[in-house]
Amino acid sequence: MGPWWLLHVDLDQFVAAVEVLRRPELRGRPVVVGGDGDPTRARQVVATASYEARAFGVRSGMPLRAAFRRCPEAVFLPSDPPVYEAASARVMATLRSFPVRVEVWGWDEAFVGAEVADPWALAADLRRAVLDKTGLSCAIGIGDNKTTAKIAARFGKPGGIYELTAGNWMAVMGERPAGELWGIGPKTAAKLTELGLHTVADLATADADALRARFGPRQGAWLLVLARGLGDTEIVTEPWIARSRSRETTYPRDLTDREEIAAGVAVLARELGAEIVGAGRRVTHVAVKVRFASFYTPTRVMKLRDGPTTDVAVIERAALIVLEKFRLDRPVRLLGVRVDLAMDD
DNA sequence: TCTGGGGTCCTAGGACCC
DNA sequence: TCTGGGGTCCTAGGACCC
Ligand SMILES: Nc1ccn([C@H]2C[C@H](O)[C@@H](COP(=O)(O)OP(=O)(O)OP(=O)(O)O)O2)c(=O)n1
Ligand SMILES: [Mg+2]
Ligand SMILES: [Mg+2]
Repeated sequence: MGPWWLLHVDLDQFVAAVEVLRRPELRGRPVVVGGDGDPTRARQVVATASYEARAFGVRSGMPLRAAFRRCPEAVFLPSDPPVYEAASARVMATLRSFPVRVEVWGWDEAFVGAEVADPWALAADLRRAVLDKTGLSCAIGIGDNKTTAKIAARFGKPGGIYELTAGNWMAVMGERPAGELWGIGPKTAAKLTELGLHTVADLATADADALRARFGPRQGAWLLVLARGLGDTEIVTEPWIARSRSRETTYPRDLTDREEIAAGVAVLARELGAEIVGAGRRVTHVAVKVRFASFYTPTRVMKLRDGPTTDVAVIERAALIVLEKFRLDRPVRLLGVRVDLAMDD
């Protein structure tokens, strides 16, 4: 036994690695996964790129055509979520086969809590087991809370182990940009810069009142905690219950016809409805999202008046009623439907 | 090179009630 | 009467992450 440690496991180049598993001849080549895999078509982006492709500057979220320009010799593959889901489940099962607490956090990562004397030995064993059982490589961060463990895994990439705790937090992170912290994105980073706060150390020693004035009481306090390398230590092992489910489509060409738009929403609503019924969940709200060609993207939502439903027809009808709230006099590039789910069943 | 799809959580303002 | 707070529900949007 020993103290409690918090580890973060994050798979390397996850969806690209899963593709390489089923096509071993791709190993060592630049691989780009995204959209339908055709890098000449617009309105598609990179889900992930193998490290070989990243060497050419290809990144998640980049338009597929931009990736093609940067790396025409890459192998472009369509995204195949069910296969990634299955691979993810094998990884999580492997982690859970150890005498540890496991909190799944998305497709390709998990927090692991364990009371051990030697967290490095545990991390090495976990890494080895995941590789042996699934063929997938991962990095593991060793920390004293979720903040440190998560960032440690980043330093471990690819395929390594790194330890970040209160002992080395400031030495390692102090001079790095505050935007590298998990939860600080571009907008928050820009606001911090306006306050003259550039590094993690700047933020960690910032005036609490100034932060609260700029960010509000909650976020202001949280930013300080984050920059000091503090964070949650609780591992929730219970399976995650989804709060919502959504389906959206960017069309290859804009829709302009009202009937066509309504038909698109109906299709999405029915697909979603079928999945919900399959999952045995009840729907409380139905939301519709419309992205116009300008990229203006309003959302409208309706709480179901007659209470939670499992009726696909009710969901579809609600989506079409919500669609009425939009002025559809401009070209539409994306339609989406989201359902919020009852949390008490 | 114009900008995917699937999620979560937080905030703010108006309605409505006391 | 010309003036209050507070609480809760509801919707819209922002921000972030994988
Ligand atoms: N904008 C993004 C980011 C990620 N993903 C998907 C594809 C990734 O493979 C997976 C995991 O995300 P990570 O951030 O963990 O990235 P990778 O696992 O691909 O690479 P890394 O080795 O850096 O973790 O999530 C996505 O579809 N779109
Ligand atoms: Mg990963
Ligand atoms: Mg990840």
